[in-house]
Amino acid sequence: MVTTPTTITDVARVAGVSKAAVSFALNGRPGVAADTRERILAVARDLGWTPSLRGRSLSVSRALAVGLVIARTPETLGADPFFGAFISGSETVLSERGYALMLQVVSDEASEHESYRRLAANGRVDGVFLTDMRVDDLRPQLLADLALPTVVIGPAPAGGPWSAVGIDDQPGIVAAVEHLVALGHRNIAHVSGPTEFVHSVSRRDAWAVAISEAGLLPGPCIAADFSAQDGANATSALLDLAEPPTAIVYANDLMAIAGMSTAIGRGVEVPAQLSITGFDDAPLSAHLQPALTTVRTDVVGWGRAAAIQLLALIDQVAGPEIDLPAPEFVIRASTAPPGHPGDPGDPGHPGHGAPSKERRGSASILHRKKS
Amino acid sequence: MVTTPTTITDVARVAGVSKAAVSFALNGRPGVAADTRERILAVARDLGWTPSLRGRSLSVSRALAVGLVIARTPETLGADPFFGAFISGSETVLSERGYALMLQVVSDEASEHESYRRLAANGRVDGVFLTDMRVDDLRPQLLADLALPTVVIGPAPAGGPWSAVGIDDQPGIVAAVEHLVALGHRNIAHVSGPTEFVHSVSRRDAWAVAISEAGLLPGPCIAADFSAQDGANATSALLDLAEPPTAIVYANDLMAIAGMSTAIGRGVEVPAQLSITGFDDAPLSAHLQPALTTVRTDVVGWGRAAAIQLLALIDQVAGPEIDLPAPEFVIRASTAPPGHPGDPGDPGHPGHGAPSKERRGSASILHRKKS
DNA sequence: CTTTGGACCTGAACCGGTTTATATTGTCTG
DNA sequence: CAGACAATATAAACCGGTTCAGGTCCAAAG
Repeated sequence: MVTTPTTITDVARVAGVSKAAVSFALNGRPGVAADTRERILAVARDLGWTPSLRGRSLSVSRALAVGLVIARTPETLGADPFFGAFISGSETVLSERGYALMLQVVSDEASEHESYRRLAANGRVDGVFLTDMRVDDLRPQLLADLALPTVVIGPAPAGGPWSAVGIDDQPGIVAAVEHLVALGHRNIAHVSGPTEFVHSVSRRDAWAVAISEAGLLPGPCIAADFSAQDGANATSALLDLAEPPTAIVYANDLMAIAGMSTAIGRGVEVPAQLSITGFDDAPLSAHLQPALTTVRTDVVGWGRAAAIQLLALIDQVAGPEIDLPAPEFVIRASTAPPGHPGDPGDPGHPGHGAPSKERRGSASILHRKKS
Repeated sequence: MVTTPTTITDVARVAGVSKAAVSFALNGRPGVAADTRERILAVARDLGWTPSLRGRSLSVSRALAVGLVIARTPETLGADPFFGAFISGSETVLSERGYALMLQVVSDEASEHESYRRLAANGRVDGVFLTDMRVDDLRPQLLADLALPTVVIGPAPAGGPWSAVGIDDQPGIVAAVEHLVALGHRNIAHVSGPTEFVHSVSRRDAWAVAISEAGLLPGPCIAADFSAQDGANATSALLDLAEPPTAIVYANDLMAIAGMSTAIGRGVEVPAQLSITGFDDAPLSAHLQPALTTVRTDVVGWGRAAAIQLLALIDQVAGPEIDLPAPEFVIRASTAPPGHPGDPGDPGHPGHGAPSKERRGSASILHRKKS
């Protein structure tokens, strides 16, 4: 018995009414008596009928789907915990409203634009998310030209009425710097992401400002590409300096972890001789040796908020003001007071890069803005 | 100037032909003279017309999209390099054929089934990928009932004419075990994934068989859940044994890395006292201290192959036989001959968990089946 | 010169819904 | 009791394509 697809006509015939009545009944519109509505819905249920999205989307001129185009290589995509969480979050909202997510992964910027054009021309989506914003990004304008509702994930770009929903990542970086300063560090370096990305610049600026506000001079800053390889390279470069930093603030966890390993590989003890902070709180970060002090953002909630915003934009409704929780700064074991190499300091530490359980146990979590 | 959507009727009017002629011309069907075709296409180009997918998909009863439903928590999703790579690979094939990928992320198995039902009922997709196969998985049957073409990612499940495309992961595990045996290990443990997944079982079996074939007795085996936390726990349990293993084969990199950190945190030197192998070759794995010996599979190519297979299935065409490259076993620095704790062995190693550059430099890569 | 056949093209039906304009009720008012 | 009106239901148009059953026209065959 092959399942013949049931259509609205079948339901109408069985219920003894017109197609229009079925449509009205289903969509809760007036013009159909209560008992008739009941009967129609009962028939629909019996027949297991769900309105075809194809027919529906043609007549309402809606795709009932939104798009997310990611311009990343498979490696950077796989290493970044962001997208999985973001998609999970947005899905909860989208599926509830009958929307679906179209995902496109492209390699370069040109095919990204092409991707958007196609999505728009085909009418495959009613709106899109825009991630990885670059400074002087051309995509908002492109999407405005294509008349495709867009929600920017991150800080709103200047020069336009763009809709954006973002978690301000600066407080997280500021907290990291303040934490390091409080521990006694005076030479705090930064390994940033590519300066073409606004979130790279934002984090770098937060680092610089926080250091200045502490009355210190900014340490060295190296732009990397968020990859493990580049994080390792940047770390080597920093440690090769005449006056190597005693602490490094990384723009993401992946680089921080690679950097930490590089340092350890060079015989630099972490955190005894070098403190390290990351950003993202990757699933692995809590389970490293030493566990990584980092910044955690509620990406799932972020995805949820972005989806709500996008659907509101599509419906031409004023979106609700959504308050996203500020990033949490999570203190673990990769940060400690600076120690001079060969210093007898750091007693109770059984040498040799294997911190005692006491140290690990002492890691605490500081919830910012959460009580 | 708002872009009024151009329709096939506009093109027909301007070109002075019927809608049918435009459709024929566009789809390269016979029944339209060469010069007429040219003229129609020229008009279409001038007007910037792309056929609407909504109209098209309604009339051809095709969604021109395929689905991927992932039942994972945001954390496990973010930590797994698989999906990013798989999606990248499949996208290259799909977009070329005008198909798009609908992604759904759900939390539990029940909503996963619900998800498939909805995709099918709505006619949103023409076929789906099925990942994370479980033993006695109910989904193939469900999808068969829904008449939704399906390609299983991984080994074909028994009891049905299911279409599957998978990379056999056993050779990778076997290579790992053989490598460890060759190094002199006699007590080789395994930390597997949940035994409900076929790939967990497959890797566990490969481990057991390879050990038996080496004439050894299988070491202890602990089932974990692929997460860092569980990897760490399992490792602690193994190291607490009366006769702790000298080597551990992990079912994925995430657990291996967490396990390695746990060992180091307990003062167990890796690889001097404990050898470790992973599976996946996560972007981070090459940049750890020590760098992780692991198994790499061409997931991007896998995604490409799966997409080709699925499109063939949808078109009711015999899919081409696709040969996927066997997994590569990548030897890095986390494996070494077993050393007895307190043994004077392993000279040239400057103690204390900081292997020399020489050791790291000696890591080599073994390409299986690649010359 | 008529018939046949093929190449080219068109009108109309169709996919499965939504929506508008209209018809058919029954009830209430004057 | 006629007329107005609201409530309910329906027929038909429409969204933007594809496709099939003809219809023209012209050249070749009989």
